[in-house]
Amino acid sequence: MRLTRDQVLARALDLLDEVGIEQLTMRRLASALGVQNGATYWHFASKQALLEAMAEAMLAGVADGLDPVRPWPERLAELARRLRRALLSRRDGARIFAGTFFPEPNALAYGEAAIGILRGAGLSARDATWAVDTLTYYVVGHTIEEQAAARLPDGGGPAVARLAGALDPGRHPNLLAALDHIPAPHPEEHFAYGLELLLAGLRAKADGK
Amino acid sequence: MRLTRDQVLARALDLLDEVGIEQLTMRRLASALGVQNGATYWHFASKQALLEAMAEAMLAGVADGLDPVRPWPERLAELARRLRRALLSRRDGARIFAGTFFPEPNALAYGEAAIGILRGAGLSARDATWAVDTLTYYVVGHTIEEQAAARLPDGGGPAVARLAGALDPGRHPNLLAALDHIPAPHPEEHFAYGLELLLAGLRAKADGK
DNA sequence: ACCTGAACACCGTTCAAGT
DNA sequence: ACCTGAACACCGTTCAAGT
Repeated sequence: MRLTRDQVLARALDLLDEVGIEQLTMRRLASALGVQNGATYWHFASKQALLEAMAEAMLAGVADGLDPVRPWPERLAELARRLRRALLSRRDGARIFAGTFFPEPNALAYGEAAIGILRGAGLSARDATWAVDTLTYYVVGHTIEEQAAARLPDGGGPAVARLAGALDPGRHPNLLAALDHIPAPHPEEHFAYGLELLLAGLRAKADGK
Repeated sequence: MRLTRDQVLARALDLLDEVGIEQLTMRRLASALGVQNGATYWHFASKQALLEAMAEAMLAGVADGLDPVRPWPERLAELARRLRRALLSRRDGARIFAGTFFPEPNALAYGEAAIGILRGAGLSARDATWAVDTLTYYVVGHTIEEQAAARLPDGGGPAVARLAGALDPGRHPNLLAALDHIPAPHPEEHFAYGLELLLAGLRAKADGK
């Protein structure tokens, strides 16, 4: 039976979970589909086009059914948590998302909802847009690190040991004090902390106008 | 004359400026140095090791001589601006930095200074560490986008047009209102806005304790 | 319409052998 | 100590030709 675009996309997402972004090649995908190298290029013009479609697929429903009666900071926090969860739904999902640019429906729905929430809170179109950019950099940056840390050998122990070994008590007292708080073991709390920081800043902006 | 490690590194940074991260290959670097493919591997164990050294080189002096008498929000803002400038100093500098993990001296000095400033403001070691993570995700995320936007054809006009074409006035009223505020033309203001947002959040945290 | 087969123009990395 | 020459094991992409 012939392939469909959706079958190629679904296989690509499963292959991503299996092997990660680094090993996700058009040749391995073709092999997983049982076709020759060139075959996938009939369904997607390029690897980049496939990656865009994968990112878009991960974002399905990210902005759907946000409760309109809750206060705006809660709605925005919910949207940020949903974006994080969408990116976490696939291995290296955050890196896939970060590498795409094209305005697809689900990505647009996220931006539309986020900007709408902040304009509703009283921010200008400019401030709302730039604040959403800030929030999105945070969610994506955090989630990239989170997914990278989750793949570190032995729960990140060797990496922390390497960092500890590079520290000099005289030069790096603050980093030494911070060693207990390396994010890897507490991604949920770590994410919530930065999100709350941004919301505190936004509340100050919204109240000040 | 034989190559030194520093010569390889300097050539790699210049080649990065010339061709960008996508075209920066070990083969082109060897060719630019007038040696065979394998030669650079005597000086750097892998491409990744070279990229780490490049990131570290860009961060030279990033935390030096911060005025200790200025208020902590100004010191932290200054440090964030310096990190951005360091990443902007080379084409795709932010992407190079984002791809590295090893604790080298200049990167450590940045983290040490940033955490120190926030602990001095009264934050716990945990809060200071996580807040610096948030700030750093922001600076890096912003600068990656900024450098990508700067390389877009025709000042990003076609990309904005493509976005505009994907918008539906009924579905995307807020994105339409936001179209005038696409970051590309105003990176300085855009960066300052998000930075101020984070500082407002941090002031609230610092005052609240 | 959809895929094969084969090629093109590359990659990072390794390593025996040279100097 | 430092580099050459050559190979190994891959890449993304294209496209005439098949069905």
